[in-house]
Amino acid sequence: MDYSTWLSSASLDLSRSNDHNHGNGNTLRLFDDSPVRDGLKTAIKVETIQTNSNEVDRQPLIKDEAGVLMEELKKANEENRRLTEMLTVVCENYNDLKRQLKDYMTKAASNELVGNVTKKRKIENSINSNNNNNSSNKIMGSNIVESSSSDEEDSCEKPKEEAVKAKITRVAVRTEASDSTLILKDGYQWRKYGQKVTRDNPCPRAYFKCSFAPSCPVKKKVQRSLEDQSMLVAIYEGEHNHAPPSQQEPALGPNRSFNLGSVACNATLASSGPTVTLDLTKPKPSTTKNDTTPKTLSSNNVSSAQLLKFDSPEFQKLLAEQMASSLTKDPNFTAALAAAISGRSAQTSTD
DNA sequence: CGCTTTTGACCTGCGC
DNA sequence: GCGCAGGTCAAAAGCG
Repeated sequence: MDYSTWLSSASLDLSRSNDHNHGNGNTLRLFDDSPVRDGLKTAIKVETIQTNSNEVDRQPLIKDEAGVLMEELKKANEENRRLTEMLTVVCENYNDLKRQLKDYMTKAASNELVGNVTKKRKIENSINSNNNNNSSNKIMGSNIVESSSSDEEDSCEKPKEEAVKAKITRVAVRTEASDSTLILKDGYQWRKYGQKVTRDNPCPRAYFKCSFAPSCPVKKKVQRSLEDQSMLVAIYEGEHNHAPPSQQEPALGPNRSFNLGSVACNATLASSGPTVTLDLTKPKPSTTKNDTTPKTLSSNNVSSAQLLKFDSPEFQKLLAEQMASSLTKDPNFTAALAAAISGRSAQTSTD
């Protein structure tokens, strides 16, 4: 799948940042209604410059002003070009990783046909090594995690029931680093039945079973990320055979929709969805006081055992928000924006 | 008292 | 066959 489809929704509207300029009629507005895939063709619209026809002697001043605006237009275009290049690099990295994933899956499938070597530990090792590779390709912030499903491997030779049983989903949740508990509230009821320190991670791994329905086969493993101790990584195995205990609570498990702040996200993570990273440490400013739901959701590519799909509208919307968020967090971008605004403000204040 | 959590022991599968 | 590591069991402890 080409990234252009989900990029198309990532338009930016920066016009509100300049609202304070509207009073005097000299408004510099940054907007972008065109699809981002065309190169973030941010346009500078110079609105009507009100002139007093009686003040003919001010015309040289207006010419100067037009020159300044043209200069700003050039700067904005330059900034736009840089952003476009950044975006291109990001997308190229994404496609590159996706290509690597496909190669890996092709190899894994062929290995399975030859030697039937789909052993659990091997798969996990592959996933881990893949994760390590991907960790060096971090883009758009630190929210990169993988999700995986072994459906693809299982589909060849294993019995159907086993394939269902092996349905695996990974969800990473960012929590406070000081929070040492391995409790991940996802709307379901879990009973902890074990804890183990694994070899590759000094942080203990907790084992949970779904206790809401006695017959529910779903298990989950929760462990802190080796690279980022503030990240809780939950691995869900199987599918719930019952409805979520409460519709009010967010459910992060397989095939469940959940809320991210004010944004609802329907993530079919188990079989085809991308990995989701949730940031619980930074509540949205506009959310209610009781709202402790995650703020950010980022997607990425890093699945070692599945193809990714970004075609859900909700996910595209979230991606757009994430991209906008990343842009606004970029010091270069904000500096350029501030310069443009302050330059405009300074200009109008001299009038 | 009943449910949940903790934790050491045990089981199972893989690599050598 | 043996050792290792991950996963599970189950008794004990904790808690409301």
